[in-house]
Amino acid sequence: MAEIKMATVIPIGDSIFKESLSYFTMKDIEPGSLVFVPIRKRRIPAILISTRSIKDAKTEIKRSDFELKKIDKAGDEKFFSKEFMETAEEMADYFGTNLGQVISCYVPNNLFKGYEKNIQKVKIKAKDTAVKEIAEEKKHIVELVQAPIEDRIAFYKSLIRENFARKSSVFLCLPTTHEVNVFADNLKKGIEDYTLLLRPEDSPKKLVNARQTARDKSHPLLIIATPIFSCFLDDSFETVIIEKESSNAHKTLSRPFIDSRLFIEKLAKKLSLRLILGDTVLRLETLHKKEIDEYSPSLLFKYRLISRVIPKILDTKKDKNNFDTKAISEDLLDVVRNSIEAKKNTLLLTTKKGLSSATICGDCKTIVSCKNCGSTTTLHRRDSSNVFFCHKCGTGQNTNVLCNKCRSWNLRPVGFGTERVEDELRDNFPDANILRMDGESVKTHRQSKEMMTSFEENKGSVMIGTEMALFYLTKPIENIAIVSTDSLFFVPDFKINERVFNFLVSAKLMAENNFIIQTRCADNPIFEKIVRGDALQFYKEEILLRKNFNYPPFRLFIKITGEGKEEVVTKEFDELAIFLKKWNPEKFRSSSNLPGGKARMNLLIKVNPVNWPEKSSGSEDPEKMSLPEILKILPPRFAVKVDAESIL
DNA sequence: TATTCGCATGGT
DNA sequence: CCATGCGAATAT
Repeated sequence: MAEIKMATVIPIGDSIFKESLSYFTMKDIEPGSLVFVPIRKRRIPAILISTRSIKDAKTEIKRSDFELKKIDKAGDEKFFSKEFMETAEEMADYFGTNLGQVISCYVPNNLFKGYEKNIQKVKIKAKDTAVKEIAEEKKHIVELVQAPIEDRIAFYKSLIRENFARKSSVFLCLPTTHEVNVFADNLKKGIEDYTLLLRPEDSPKKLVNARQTARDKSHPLLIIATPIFSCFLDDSFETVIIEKESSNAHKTLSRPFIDSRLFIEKLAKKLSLRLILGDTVLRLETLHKKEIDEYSPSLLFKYRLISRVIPKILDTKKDKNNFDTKAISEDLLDVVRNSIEAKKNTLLLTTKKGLSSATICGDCKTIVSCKNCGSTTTLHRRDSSNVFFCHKCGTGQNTNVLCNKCRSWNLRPVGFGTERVEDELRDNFPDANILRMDGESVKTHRQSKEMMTSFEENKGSVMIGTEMALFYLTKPIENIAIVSTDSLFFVPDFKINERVFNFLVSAKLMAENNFIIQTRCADNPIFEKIVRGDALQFYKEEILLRKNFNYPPFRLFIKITGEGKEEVVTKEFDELAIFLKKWNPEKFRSSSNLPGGKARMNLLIKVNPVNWPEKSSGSEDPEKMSLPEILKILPPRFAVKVDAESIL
């Protein structure tokens, strides 16, 4: 007769705030198995860590004030590799969160759902010996690819071919589903049968099958996926590519705040895989690691990003049109008119959807922010009236608001959104073929693709779009114009120069005949660097600034934020600051006000990234605990961001 | 986070 | 007496 055993499991989910829980079971379950356990009303996937006889745990059970629940379902498969679990543990330390939350970011929910349905049926095969042989000669190395998108795609094509010839698989990781689709369209030709396209929204059945295929490996595979599929990585791969390396989407925007680039790099190292980081312009941190010889350049690494055209900077301060009321200057209108007549295409880019990208108080220069979450709101057309709409949390706000800070009525738009530019274009060119591509006008990959094809095929068209339109551009366009980037310069973020540089250089490289930047800040030195496309010069100057100001990558920023009633959070953060005094936290209140008289408080800690994460003390005594240990046990009302981008 | 607990309020 | 609502506590 089977004996009753007590099991310790790690529950997996982003709303799990406990490192491990105990359950009982009658079955013999191997450590590492995937199980499903009841938590309150829900059933949650979990990894079984250990079991012990109920006799050994008897006194402990008696003493505890809760009743053990039973494990619902269990598989007998070792679900995650040793390397995956170790990486997740290191990440949890690094970002000050718990293991279950980290794991949930690198396994799609639908894969768990698929296993839950038929957990007993699914078995893994023993690993092929042929694969083992290759494993011997594999070596971990980080190589950088920095070049225009067409060149990168060509490079990856031959890289995939070489890997396939050596019977090894390639994992291509892209930050968003959009980009997965676009890269797949360009890479899978001829190898459709050996390409796996994976997206988080794919069905449970498809994902279970995909995992089986990936583990069988009767033929080398190309997997194109978002970071959540990192659990598919194992040692039968030879190469991992992280593409769009500089994209912010590699960071999660909700809890747990972690970074997939770091996870994949750590995992690739443990699995001895070749890691390639690719983008038009890589992140400053990444280039810095190249300069200190931690990363090496690949055969496709360019510091001079030379375009087909010489960019023109249009100073809209000098334009005949009033720059406060018109998005498109007279000069740019001329370019569009000529290009329509000459049957050439034009792409106009702005940084935000909606009517204007931000609204600023004319008196005190404060930006109108969302009542709910405090981020910048944009003006949108809603039927006949307009609303301030927050793209982050989706809250709408009436337009007859006063400035948050000085109560002034003098609110003025900064920058121009896609809808606004579209309106102006239609007024000026009523007969032209005008398309708008942003997150609102196109919802699916098919729609986006169709719109881009229709644009490319109908010569003399004008497209107005956000950064999203750039994702879908893999072939050059005759004319590209940046309607406005100026609102970006109001973003108080130390990475803003880098973001502007990356965006503008990427756009510039896609232009065939004309590349035009409209700006009111034409004297900003960044434009000169964009004109020259000299990423090395940009890097050198920017890294010097970062060094002088003690910014990343020279320091790692750890930010703890909390919201609540002014007096309550203030008191809470006073106490927290004293508790963390060893790490010299800077305490400050966010300037924007939240609804209901609530406020946001922050603590900023700067640490040396070389010694991060600090070694665990293993102590229960709060006086002796390391910072990661403290961050992990902080109650969930404190949001912890390690490697914070914004310090406001 | 999502759920439950516990206490205050208010109606019958 | 129970139903409701809200803030605080906590998941086995």
